[in-house]
Amino acid sequence: MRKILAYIMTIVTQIKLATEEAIQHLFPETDLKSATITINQTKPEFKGDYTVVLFPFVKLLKQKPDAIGKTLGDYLLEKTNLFSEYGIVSGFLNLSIKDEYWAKFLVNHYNDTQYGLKAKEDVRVMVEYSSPNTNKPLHFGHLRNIFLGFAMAEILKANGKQVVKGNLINDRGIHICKSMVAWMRYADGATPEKRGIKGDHLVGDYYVKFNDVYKAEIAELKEKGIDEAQAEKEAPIMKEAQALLRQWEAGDKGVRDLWQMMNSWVYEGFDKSYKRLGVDFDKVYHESDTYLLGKTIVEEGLQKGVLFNKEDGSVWVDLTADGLDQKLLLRGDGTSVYITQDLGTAKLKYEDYKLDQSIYVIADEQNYHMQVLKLILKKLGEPCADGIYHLSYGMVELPTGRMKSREGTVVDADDMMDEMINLAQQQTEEAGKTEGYTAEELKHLYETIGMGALKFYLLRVDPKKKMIFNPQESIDLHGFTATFIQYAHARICSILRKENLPLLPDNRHFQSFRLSLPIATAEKNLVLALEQYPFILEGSAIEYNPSSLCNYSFLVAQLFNTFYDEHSIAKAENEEKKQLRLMMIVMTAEVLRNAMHLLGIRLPEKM
RNA sequence: GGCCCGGUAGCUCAGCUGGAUAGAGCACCAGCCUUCUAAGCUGGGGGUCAUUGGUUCGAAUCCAAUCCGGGUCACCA
Repeated sequence: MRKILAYIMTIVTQIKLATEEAIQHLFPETDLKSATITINQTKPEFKGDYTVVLFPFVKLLKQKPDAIGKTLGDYLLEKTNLFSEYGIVSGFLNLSIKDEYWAKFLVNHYNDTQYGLKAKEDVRVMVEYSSPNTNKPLHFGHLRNIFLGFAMAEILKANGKQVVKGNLINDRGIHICKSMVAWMRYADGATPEKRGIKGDHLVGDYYVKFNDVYKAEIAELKEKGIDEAQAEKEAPIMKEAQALLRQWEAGDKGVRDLWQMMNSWVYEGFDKSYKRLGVDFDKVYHESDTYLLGKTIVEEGLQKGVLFNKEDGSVWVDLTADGLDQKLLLRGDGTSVYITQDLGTAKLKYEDYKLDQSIYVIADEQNYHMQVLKLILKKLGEPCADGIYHLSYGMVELPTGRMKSREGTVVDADDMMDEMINLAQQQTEEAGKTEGYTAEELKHLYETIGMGALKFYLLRVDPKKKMIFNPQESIDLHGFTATFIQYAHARICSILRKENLPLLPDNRHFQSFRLSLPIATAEKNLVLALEQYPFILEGSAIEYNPSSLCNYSFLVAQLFNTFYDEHSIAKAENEEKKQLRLMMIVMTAEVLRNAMHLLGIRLPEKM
């Protein structure tokens, strides 16, 4: 309990409260809102750790900023035990935190595996991510989705939420029928085993084949003088696919069997990819099970008068009052459209798990769709509506534009993983760092480095921004990368090994520690950053933004590297400094492991 | 055209609930390995924060307009 309280009281919060209290005490007649108090980290060119901005008080207190600063600084120094000194530079009160505070902070938290984590609360959240179609293998764009979803789920867990990782597989529809047609026409009974490739790739190959043939057939029809739109409708292979879809909907045994077989190939392939990606799901929904849902909701909506019929019997909702359009919910023949099943699935999820929140990780091309979905559910009075949150992310594009699986201009996810792992191997060998490992350990190391780099690359950018990936330029392993963070971690582990200490040494090792010497700048910068971790972790959950953990972890690794370069740990000036620094690096490694773990990135002990 | 999102160094991006001289990485230049892992560290050059106006003691950050780029507005999913 004590520890949890300590987390909440970050140093910034303490300064804020102390300042508020001080102002109220010094100027009892003023009406101060705590929101006007701004605490920043002091700029490196000035002395101090944290800074109170004085300008907001000027009008309120009718005094010059520097005068307020002096009164405030004197008071804070005298009445609290936090500060060693203060300085005032043109409207900014720069406070120096006592070294004892940082020492105590380290002693309390250096080996705390729960540092930054929040107590469990009864808030249930589903994060739906990945949600692939079963007609083609995963590509680079899916990877952004998958990493984001996984990371977001883990971050929410760390913030105390009960999280269900969900996957809604789009296993039915015209797209899979296209692969099926092409397979029937051209595969000659090919299976993943016979062809020696992953099932998702096999099925994807026939999807591409379909489109090649389709194009050729359209060209042929056009030569016969049929116009393009007509040719697109009449191409035999397309008609076959549509016929197949009708047979599927009618429950035709043969079609269903083929469908089942090809989907099972895809699932085997996906499972291999997911496993390699290190992601998992607690609940998998299939659209073949859920696509008929939602009709009852629509019926109820009609009865309530929220929805209306058109002459042909189709059902619509009018969203023009909300600045949107009219939207079709059921076709004239009574069949559902995309959004109908989403209405049903939203309700299903809600009822399955009593969700407080339902997060959809979906690309930003569906912003409108998700807005409409939430609005309709709200109009229908469905309780699941309020919890819906669209975690929208920008699409991954190539320098030549969007990836198109129909045209085969996609960067395949499995290939990308192979390439990254190869790159890790190549660079490790070039650096001559392969000594002292078994072949098995090396393989594992290359995977840790390669997959780490890939994940970090896709997670380090603000989700809502689109990204352009140039396949010609391989993903870097220097600078702002997972490798950089992994390297800092490996260095720390190396030091601990040489000191015969475990990764998380217990308090016995530091019992004699007493602070008597001042904490150096490079030391303090690192400790200051470590103290901010709970705040960063909380922020990444509130903002639904894993990239803040990337930025933060990189900063910590950078501060560690500077510190490491400047101060020896093994050969510290004396035992006190050695113990202080050991606690610092133990905590640094633990915070980095914790943060990276939430992103699905492993940190090796040696590299 | 309506609605939504983006525009910060040559490139990729932080910073955006307003605070000090706008920061990283890559690339480029110059240094640093008899000392805990040089996948590292230190320093340097490089900016009209798209433009214009407004609010404010103070604007990359908030507001408005404009320009550029993207998305979307299907009885597709």
